[in-house]
Amino acid sequence: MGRSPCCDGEAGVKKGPWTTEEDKLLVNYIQEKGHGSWRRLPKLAGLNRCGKSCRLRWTNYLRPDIKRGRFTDDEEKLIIHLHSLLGNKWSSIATELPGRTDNEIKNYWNTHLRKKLLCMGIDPVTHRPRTDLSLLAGLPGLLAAAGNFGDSGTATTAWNMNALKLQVDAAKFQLLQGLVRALTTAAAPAPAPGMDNLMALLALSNGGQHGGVDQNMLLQQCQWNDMNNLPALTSSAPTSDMFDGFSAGDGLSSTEHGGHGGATGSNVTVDPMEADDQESKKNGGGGMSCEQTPASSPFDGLESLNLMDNLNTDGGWKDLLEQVSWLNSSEL
DNA sequence: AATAGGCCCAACCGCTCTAGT
DNA sequence: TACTAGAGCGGTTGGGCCTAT
Repeated sequence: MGRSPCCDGEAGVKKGPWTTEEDKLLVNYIQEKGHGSWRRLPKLAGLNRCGKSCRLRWTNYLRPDIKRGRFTDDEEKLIIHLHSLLGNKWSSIATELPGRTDNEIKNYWNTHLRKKLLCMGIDPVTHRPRTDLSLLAGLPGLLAAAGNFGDSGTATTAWNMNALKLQVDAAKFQLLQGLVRALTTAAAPAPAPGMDNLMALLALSNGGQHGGVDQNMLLQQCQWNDMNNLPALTSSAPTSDMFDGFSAGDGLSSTEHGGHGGATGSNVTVDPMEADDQESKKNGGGGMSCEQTPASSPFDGLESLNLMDNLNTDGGWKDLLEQVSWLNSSEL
């Protein structure tokens, strides 16, 4: 059961932008006597405003400890990280950024950071790589660009590299899903150029020599991940170790997290992808981490799947892209 | 110079939460 | 325990500003 707005029934209460005179009255009163009851404050301070409006004006604009000016890179990263943990809990996020108000952070998120993440291929709600199909089309270029990042002397920022990495991961996820769908409908695909990986997967799916991973297993894994909104793939450094320490869960490298990494000490849910990444690093980093999916995943035990290592190279994924495209175009 | 469209952000609205009775 | 007042939160809006045409 909600409450009626505090200003209801208060005829003649001023709304809209505050004047400097009103600001002075409010600041002088609060500095002298504190705000006490916001509802009674306007009358006591000589303001023709509702208490709620006064509170907002004070907390979002007039408070002396408010920091002005554009957000720094560190603040941006912190907001994104906290948002990945807390969601739209702007007031909670604001407590970690001294001098910034929840309203300011919310506005900045909606006008800047949200778009930035979208452009980077990150879903601003889930903080996971976007999985829309448009990413697929750009995969070869992304992989090529990722390859160029071996030159660490360029002006390319870690931020951009992380963005690229996420896009690559998202595209890989799409590829694997497409491949599994193709596998589950393909009777006997004819040979096509660069079919090594696909044929290996098919061999596996037919009861194969690599440990008996079958089509149903692959399909179950995709369905399981769909249900849990989890990409099947996590970090899988395509070419260079420049991505080491990268956490696909929130778009920031773990080194950039500084003291804010993870959900330590809070009651928020640990991002499973971040957990995956940490586990992956423990194991030497790189490579796909299907084996690190939670215990209920039907994909457990895939660590013996050499194919995954094969895919985890530039050429492997490029080949796979061609194969999936070929399968799709063949309408198998 | 005029204007249309987009962007940004302060402020508002409606709801939930919490403390007091 | 139920109810109410007040505070706080998140979503949305509207108007000023900027830029492109």
